[in-house]
Amino acid sequence: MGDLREEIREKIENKQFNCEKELTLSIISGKWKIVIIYQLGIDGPLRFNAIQRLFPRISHKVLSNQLRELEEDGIVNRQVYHEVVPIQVEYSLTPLGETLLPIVLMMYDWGKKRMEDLKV
Amino acid sequence: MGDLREEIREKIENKQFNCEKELTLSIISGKWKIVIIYQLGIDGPLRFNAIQRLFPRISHKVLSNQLRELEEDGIVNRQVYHEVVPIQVEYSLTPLGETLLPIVLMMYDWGKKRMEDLKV
DNA sequence: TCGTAAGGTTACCGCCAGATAACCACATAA
DNA sequence: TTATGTGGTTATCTGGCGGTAACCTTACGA
Repeated sequence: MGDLREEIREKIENKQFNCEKELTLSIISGKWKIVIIYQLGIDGPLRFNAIQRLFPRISHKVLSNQLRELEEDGIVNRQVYHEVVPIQVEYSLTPLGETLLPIVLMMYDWGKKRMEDLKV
Repeated sequence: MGDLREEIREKIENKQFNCEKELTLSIISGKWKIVIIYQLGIDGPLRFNAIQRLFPRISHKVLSNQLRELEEDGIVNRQVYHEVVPIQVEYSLTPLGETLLPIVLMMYDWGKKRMEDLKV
């Protein structure tokens, strides 16, 4: 069970999930995670500051946090380019992360349709 | 915009969502919402205590809360049977709620598969 | 040598979801 | 008259997420 946050691993071991769905939810829950997954899925690899420019309202610390958690859960890949100066870090979806994309896309479509219905 | 919680309505009006996906996420976020949606989708209408029996760890208050929020968001239908004694209340998915089911099912499948992969 | 850009970490603080537990009304059965 | 089963509400408390802001290292350019 390497590719999971401590927190989630504990929940699994202590059987604190009532259902497997909650594993999924706990991985994508987080104020910015699904938008990050979506952007990485659509735009491909993005650098830290590129993501921040896309979502100006996300704070530095929180973005850093969300990305680390996604990385720990095996959803996002973190590629560091030491040779470049200043150092560059590129984030992309792992193969596992890409399997999450259809869910995020469905959530996008659902939310979009619902939003339209509400505005009529 | 009747079928939405005050809280969510405000977020829409003040454009605090960065993307429509977040509307979806904010509707299904909540420790027990997706399992409730799932059970109502699979088992059909369920009474308050029936749900509680399915998930003994959910507290009375929280279940009541989650159901009310789902109702306010137009996902769950609340049917009261006054003629029966003691009073009976039946919860079921609304048509809108059923459109959410595919997403929940995908989350279920994803979580299940991920869980299996982890246990190998 | 000061500013700026890269990508972080750390400290502190406030708020709210969820946990816990007690309370309500109503009616039936023991 | 007490207990049990409906389906709730209310009060209080706490952990943790996210917000804000400061700090760090490396290196280029003015």
